[in-house]
This record gives sequence, C-alpha cells and structure tokens, in this order.
Amino acid sequence: MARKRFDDSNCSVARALNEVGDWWSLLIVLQAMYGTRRYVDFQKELGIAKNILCDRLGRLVENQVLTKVDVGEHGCRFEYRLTDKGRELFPVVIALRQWGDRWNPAPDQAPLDLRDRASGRPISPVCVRDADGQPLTIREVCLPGATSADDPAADS
Amino acid sequence: MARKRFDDSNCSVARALNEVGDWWSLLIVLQAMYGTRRYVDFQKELGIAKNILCDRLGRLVENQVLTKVDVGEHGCRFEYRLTDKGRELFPVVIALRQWGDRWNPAPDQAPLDLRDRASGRPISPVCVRDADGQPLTIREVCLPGATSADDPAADS
DNA sequence: AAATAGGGTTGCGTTATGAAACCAAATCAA
DNA sequence: TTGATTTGGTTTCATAACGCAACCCTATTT
Repeated sequence: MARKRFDDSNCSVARALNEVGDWWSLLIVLQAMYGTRRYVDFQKELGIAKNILCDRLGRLVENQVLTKVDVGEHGCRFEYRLTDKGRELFPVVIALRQWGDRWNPAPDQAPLDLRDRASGRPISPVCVRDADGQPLTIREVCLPGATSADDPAADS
Repeated sequence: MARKRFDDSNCSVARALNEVGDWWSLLIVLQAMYGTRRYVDFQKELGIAKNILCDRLGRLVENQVLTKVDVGEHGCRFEYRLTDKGRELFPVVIALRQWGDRWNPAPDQAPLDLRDRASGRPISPVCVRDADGQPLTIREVCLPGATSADDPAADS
C-alpha cells in the first residue's frame, strides 16, 4: 500500500536513499551546492511544483541535510542552507555527475568541468581507492553484503 | 500531470537521476554488485513488488545498466548482469553507503567495512580529489553551474 | 500426467506528483 | 494609509506510480 521506506533497513545505502533517494531531493541538494538558498530560486531553477518543493525542503531540514534560517529581508525571509551532513553529499553528487557525463553526455554541449579553485586544474574522477590511494574497481573489493560467491562484476 | 523526467536536461546529474534516481533502481544496482543476478533473488533480497521489479529491470536493461542474458537452466532462464556502465556506478553507491554509515548509522550494528581484496585493508572514504589526488571540499572547487556568487558551503 | 519453479502480467486500491488557485505576512510605492 | 508586490506557503483535484495479491505461461522435474 504505502510506498516502502527504509528507515530501519540494515543497509546504509537504503537508509541514505530514504533521505535523498527520491526524484527531487538530490537535485535540491545539488542546487544548494550551486549556491541557491531561497525558496523561489529553487522553484525557478528546478521547475518543481511548489507543494513538492515545500515537502522536500521540510524533509531535508528534518533530516538535517539543510537548515532553515530566518533572514529578515524584504519578502525573502528564509534561507535554506547546507549543513555539514548535506555538504558531505558532495562526493555522491560529483560521482553521479561524472557518471552522467560519461554515459549520457548531453548532445549539444560539453560536460561541465569542475576545477580546483586554487590551481584551476580539472578535478579527478571520483573513484573508490584503497588505503594507499590507489583506485579500486568493484572486482578488487570485498563486498561483505554479497549473497553469493559469484563475481559481481562478470558480464559474460 | 506526468512525473517529470529529465531526459533532455542540460544537467548531467538530472540525466543520471533519470535512469537510477528512483527508489528502487539504485538498490537493484547495489544488489547486482553484491552478486544477485536472478529475478527471484532480487525479489527476495529487496522485498520489491514483482511488477515494479519487472519495470525497473526492464528500464535498467533499456538504459544499458544491466544486460538480460538467457541461461538455459531449470526454471532460471535469465540473468541480469551489470554492464560496464552499471559497474561504473560503483563510486556513487560506495559514496552513498559511506554517507549513510556516517550520518545515519544503524543503531544495532557496525557499518559494513569494505576491504581491498588484495591487501585486506579497508578502503578510503570516497572523496573528490584534485589532479594530484589531494582531497577537495566543496569550498575548494569551482562549480560552473552556480547561479550566484555566494559561497555554497556557508552555513552561517 | 502432475507438481514445481522462474518470470512475468493484470486488477485494484492507495499514495505521490504536478498544475493551478488561493492565502497570509511583510515590504514597497504612492 | 491604502494598495500592489514579493515570498513562502496550503488547498484542490486530476493523473501517474506503487504495493499487493491473484493469475498466467513456459520449462523442468518426478
């Protein structure tokens, strides 16, 4: 009946998706990372329905991904700002962006490249690394959650 | 009316979410990374409704995240296997898992730790790195998609 | 031939989403 | 001081998605 939630799942991915796993939440976080803070700006940038935006902002605040701050300006009374928790979604968002750019490139534009503010050089692809910083593929990692002895990476 | 899709969005995150941004798709990919390949096993492990599972598997195959392989075994005629595209969601899934473990730890169990299969040592936290491999926070990265000059990382 | 298992599809009721209308507080303009 | 604007919502309602159970078809065992 009700959409399944994963609050009590023993899988941390499921618990994470419970907070930012719907269509809009992660896009709101992304937009916040781009600097958007105000309700109307989220609405304009994302083209999201107002009621859905209210719901998602409220839920993100509730889950402490955003904080709602009263700034007493003209008709701009609140700002939604990333918390540390929200800010730490940065690798998730960037990994997703890189994946999207790699496998579903926009037909008419170059992928946006992110650069180190200090050096101006492009950032590296986000990847899983071992303790020494060497990149690891899925084949080289033990996945304790695995339910079979099969190689999860095989495709033939 | 219709749920919004982002096929033609100029944002690669939105395009990525279009393929794996719903409640179930990324969990199916995760389960596939754990080694699950068969329809019934996905259903058992995830507790997902059969019609939804059909829809999601079909969509993931359509988007070339999984391939459907006919293996002529007893009552186990198909396997769904990760493609290269699907396998490259590894950093996304791991980053999300680490975020979930850090900010929403399961009350009754230790976070599953992933280890380098070769050395047996735990993997590093997934993070965004500069060209030299040094970790970068959001404050140290230029975000060309930014719509304002505000510091997106500020929380006060 | 009958039972079983895998892999679905179909109905049906509940929930979520999207668009537009409406509402209320605070500010700005006249 | 009155009225128009802006921000940040809530309400209403139609449509789409989800969850569950029941059913179906094929292939394989027994």
